[in-house]
Amino acid sequence: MRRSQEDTAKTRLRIVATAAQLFRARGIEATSVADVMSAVGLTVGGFYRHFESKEALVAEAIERASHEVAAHGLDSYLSDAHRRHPGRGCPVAALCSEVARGSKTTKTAFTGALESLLTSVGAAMPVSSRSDRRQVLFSASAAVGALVLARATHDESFADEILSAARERLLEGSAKTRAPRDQREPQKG
Amino acid sequence: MRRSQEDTAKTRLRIVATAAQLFRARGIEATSVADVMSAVGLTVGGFYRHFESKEALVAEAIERASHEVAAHGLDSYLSDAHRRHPGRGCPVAALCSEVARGSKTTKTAFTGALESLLTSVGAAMPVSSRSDRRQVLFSASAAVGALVLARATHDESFADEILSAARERLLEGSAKTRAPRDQREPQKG
DNA sequence: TGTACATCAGTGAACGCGCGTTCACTGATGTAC
DNA sequence: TGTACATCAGTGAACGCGCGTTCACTGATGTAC
Repeated sequence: MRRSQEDTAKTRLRIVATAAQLFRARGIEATSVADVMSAVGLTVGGFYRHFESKEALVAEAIERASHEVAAHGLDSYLSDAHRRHPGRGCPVAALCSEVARGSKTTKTAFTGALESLLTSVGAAMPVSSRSDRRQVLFSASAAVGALVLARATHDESFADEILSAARERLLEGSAKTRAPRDQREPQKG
Repeated sequence: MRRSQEDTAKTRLRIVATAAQLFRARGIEATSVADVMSAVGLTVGGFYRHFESKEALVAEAIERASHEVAAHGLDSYLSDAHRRHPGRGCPVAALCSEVARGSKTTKTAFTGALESLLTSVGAAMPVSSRSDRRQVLFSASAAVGALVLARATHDESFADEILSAARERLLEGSAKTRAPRDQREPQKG
């Protein structure tokens, strides 16, 4: 039965938010449209009243995930909590190797998320190197690489070692150049 | 019809080698058992004479890929050729975010490939820091991160920028401490 | 403000398709004598 | 060395299943008068 315009808009937002979580937690291919809709509390058929295709949802979900997690520091990025909860974390780290095989639309959305990540990483860096684009690119590569490798191993202490090595190289020394209580809140939901 | 033991062993090797390529090029989930078998020139049914399941093949294919590409330098790792040809390149970079959601068997094989990558990265580093495990872990994270991000963007010049920034930080300076003509051959097949 | 009707969000079943795996079968290989 | 037969690599069709998408239908919402 038909819903009010307000309800319709809310449903659409819930679909995107749910998809943003499930795609990051389980992967895009491994999450079906039916999975998303039943997590929202609806049936599959209704999905196509809101989106043209699964691919269209993927692009929006990546954008949404990117905005959700923007502007956290590298310390929370390289935390154990972030490693354990990809569904609430960085979409770049969660989807990177899967996106490499995705459609152009997906890759474009991913590139937007990557640019947003670069901005966050730049903002978290000491003022002296913040405008050094090559340094920002390198730090982001190292942070994403460390998180992804830590998640892909079954060995917890190995994962710890990887993240801790990245924290050491990317944070130590730079912490002192930041304002005293510039500590960011931990990864949000 | 039955084949000789020699032929049987050869077929098995061809299945693993073909899978190792296809999994890296297209992803594990996106490559079906039928895809692998028809690339080998056989039909699906025969697959189960050689392997218990697709999962068993995944583990062997990751190991095989890892041995194939071992001992290349960071310069070839961060090359444009490596970015363009994941099917012949590092399995760690090709499969990292997909493996994070895989079975324990898959993660164990992946961790083996990661350890092999660490050995290669260590060997390619200046003698002074070769035994610094945290430095090796960090360099490997940065190299994998840079390659994976370069592959996931649709923007060629952005990809170049990412790889070039990583080459600058990981290779420059260290090049002089290596033997003069220590240039490694490019990524092999 | 009240009525008549077109719109469309959501349902639930169906579509064609490809997946991993199984199975009866074929016939060359390898082995027991 | 030669024969009889069990083994098993590979075929090709089938299995149940879940996928993305479509569709006829329902009934509350929104609009035209």
